[in-house]
Amino acid sequence: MSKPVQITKSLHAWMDVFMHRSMRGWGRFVKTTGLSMPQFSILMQLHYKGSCGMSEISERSNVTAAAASQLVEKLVQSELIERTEDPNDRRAKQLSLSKKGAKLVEQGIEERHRWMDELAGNISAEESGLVVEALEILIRAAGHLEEKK
Amino acid sequence: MSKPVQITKSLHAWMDVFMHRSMRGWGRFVKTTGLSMPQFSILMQLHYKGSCGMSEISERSNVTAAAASQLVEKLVQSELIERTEDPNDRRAKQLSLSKKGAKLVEQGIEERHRWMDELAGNISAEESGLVVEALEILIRAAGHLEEKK
DNA sequence: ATATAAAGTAAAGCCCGCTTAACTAAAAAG
DNA sequence: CTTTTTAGTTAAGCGGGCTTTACTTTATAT
Repeated sequence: MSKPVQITKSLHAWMDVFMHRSMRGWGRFVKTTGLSMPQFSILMQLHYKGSCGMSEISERSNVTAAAASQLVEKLVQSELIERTEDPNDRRAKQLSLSKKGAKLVEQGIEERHRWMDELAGNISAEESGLVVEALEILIRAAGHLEEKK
Repeated sequence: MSKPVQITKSLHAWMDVFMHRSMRGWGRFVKTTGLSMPQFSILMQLHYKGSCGMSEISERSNVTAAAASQLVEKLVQSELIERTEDPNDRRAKQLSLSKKGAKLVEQGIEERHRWMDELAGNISAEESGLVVEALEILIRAAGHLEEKK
């Protein structure tokens, strides 16, 4: 089999295995938090992209400003998000994770990593060097894709 | 850095990149189909696990029989699923993907693979052999995990 | 100074997923 | 043959996400 086909096949196979497993685990975890997916997504957004205003939230979540406002309201009620007035623009709000919110996100990320840890346990010491190298290549390749956009 | 730590870190980093990207793409795709997540999940289930009855659907989806029945009803109305009587047990129904449903699932899988294809384009020929090897190791390791359960 | 635009909120209403409860029909058990 | 269990459906009702419309408040442009 030619190289380009081979790597494509391998990546596809990995994708199938990975998605199947990770999606289910993720959904299960989010359910345990008592939050809905859209709500938890906002927490994740704040974690990865940092504090921001309502407008960014609504854009990134692909919903209207009204919808974002409602979702955020619930998260503020639950004390997972802190909503303060922007001193430079009194119309705007600054949203950020509270300590409680940050903790929950941290738990989510750990949950996502748990399966990877189990996986690592099934990889021999000899293999692991190779896998580490390959993952670094993949991560770098993914980074290049993002840049192009 | 010791090997066990190193591979764990690499797997975590890859997980983060992968999840971020794949989840968003998936949600976006499902939206274009006009179906809800739970509905599309049932189609995926039928694709991966094959034809089955209502009870299996409701168990795997973690919802009551009533909920499963309603979801399936919509998919039957949309002609994505065929629902026939089980000849051996006239209480039971046999659910299977219609041609239309199978096509939609196929599109979904292609969509999931598309990013992998782009990724492959950013990996040099020299690197690709290594990546293929590593992915095979990972897929095998994942398989071993499933067996244990 | 006035008009316009922007950031966010409130309310009404829709659709959807989900549950419980009540029901039908067929199979299995006694 | 009757009783009980199993497979699935139907209907009522709750809660959530989302949209549209209308509104308030603050900033910006003319």
